[in-house]
Amino acid sequence: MPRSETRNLQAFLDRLTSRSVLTGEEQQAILDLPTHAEQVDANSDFVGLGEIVDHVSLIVSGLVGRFDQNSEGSRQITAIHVAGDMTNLHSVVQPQATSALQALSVATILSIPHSAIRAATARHPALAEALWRDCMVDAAILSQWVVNVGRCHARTRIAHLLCEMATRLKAPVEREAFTFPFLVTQTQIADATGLTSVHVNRVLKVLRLEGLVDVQRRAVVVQDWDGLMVAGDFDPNYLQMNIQPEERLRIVRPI
Amino acid sequence: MPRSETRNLQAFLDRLTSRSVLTGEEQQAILDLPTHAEQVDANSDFVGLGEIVDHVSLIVSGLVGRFDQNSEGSRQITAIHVAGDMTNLHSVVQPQATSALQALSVATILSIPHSAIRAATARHPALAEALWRDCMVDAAILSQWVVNVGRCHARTRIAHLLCEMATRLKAPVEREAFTFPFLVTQTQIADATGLTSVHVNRVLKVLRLEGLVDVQRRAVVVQDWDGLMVAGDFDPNYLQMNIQPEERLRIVRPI
DNA sequence: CGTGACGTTGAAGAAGGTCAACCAATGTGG
DNA sequence: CCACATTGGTTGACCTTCTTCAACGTCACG
Repeated sequence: MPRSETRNLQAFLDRLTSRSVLTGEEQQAILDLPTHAEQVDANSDFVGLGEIVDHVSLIVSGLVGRFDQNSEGSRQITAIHVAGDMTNLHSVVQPQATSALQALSVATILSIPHSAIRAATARHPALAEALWRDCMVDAAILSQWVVNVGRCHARTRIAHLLCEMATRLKAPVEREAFTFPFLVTQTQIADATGLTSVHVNRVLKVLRLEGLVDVQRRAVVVQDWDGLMVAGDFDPNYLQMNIQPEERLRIVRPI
Repeated sequence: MPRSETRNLQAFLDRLTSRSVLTGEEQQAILDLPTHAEQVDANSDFVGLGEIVDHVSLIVSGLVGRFDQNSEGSRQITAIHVAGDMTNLHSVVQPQATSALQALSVATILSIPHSAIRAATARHPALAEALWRDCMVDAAILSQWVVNVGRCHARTRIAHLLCEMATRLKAPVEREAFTFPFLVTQTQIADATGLTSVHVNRVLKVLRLEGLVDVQRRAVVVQDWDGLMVAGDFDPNYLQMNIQPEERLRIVRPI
């Protein structure tokens, strides 16, 4: 396997070990997974609604959205995945896709066959546990998304989304000012927040004039992180991203 | 163990086997789980936000809501659980609660220690898989909830919620008219749909005048199921409730 | 240099929220 | 068995937020 792909699996492994305790052997089983790299164009579905898949997709670079829609055709993004995320880990236990997966910008993804994941989890139950746990973090994010869309005004929703993305993309967060790449259109922000692109545009203008954040074509310029967190009513706890080593979990055969 | 509690576990086992293939031995392991029954008053939290739990809660009767809230204190229900549901199965791999659990009406729940679940899954990996799969169905429901709240008008949201509940409560669905018990207040419907109780009241009146459904104190009277499904843009597929035996899954050590 | 995708802005209107009053059902203590 | 309190449902008037529609601007790229 080319070294670059091992590095990509390392990113995923780091994600797992940030929350779960794995032995060296178990970690190696992740790194040994067979992969197949693929380039996906912006706005192109790589998993269609209802499709039965036989592999999971690990994002190496770019952004991927999970799309649902109602019968009138209005689209709603129910999750945004970033590099290091397994976009459809749940497909291991539920191969029929309940949502479409689409690249928001050009993305590189690694396909990993279900069969390889299954073989690894059969040999190492702790891996199944770690994967299950990772799925539950996605569910916690989804739950927060419901609160955001259901109970917040446009300004809060958008600020919250930007805070979440800055955090998950591991932006160099500083209290003063910093920048992070976030290549999405205002229409995509609208689809994620349950708004119209017109209103997103107006709210982004407000956030800019307030001196909080400037969302540009190729990047987001955060001018006042603390202010943005307040505006977005953001508490990063639910992302479970900074778990201390002694708090990481393992319920299967404790070491 | 009293026979009644075995019956309750049977309801949960039926839920699992409706989607996953389990051997007789594995099924018996579920029925053998130790339980402890408990009565919970309406509007009382039995799991608080951030609390670390050491047991899961199986609903025997009543309704339970999963509550989140933003810092302004407005509440959002992110899930409604019915009899036979394990309200916090995810706590097995993630013991710290990211949402509070509250009974919407008087409820009876069975507590099952994590340790017992862990012992069962350690002996029977297929059980871990079945539980994981069950968690993913909850996630699919949550995803649909985002679409509902993010992209639908009040009338559609409420109709959708009523359709979902009728289906999950296994109401005797008929095209003509039928009734099912659904003891929630209009404020609780508002918390679930991201609306205010005043607006819920007005929309329920509209649905009643349209001859679709009459939401009363103790029950919901559906007058036109087909019409209600159209109004709610409801497609029951995502609930994964009628899976044919040959489509049920087992990836661990196929029988 | 034209074309298409995306961003920006204004005007008008609809959906839903807020506030406030009142009603109906249920439960409790005297 | 009644007075009263409490909870939840109902309605109206008014206001805010967001959508809709439509036009125009701007940037990147072949």
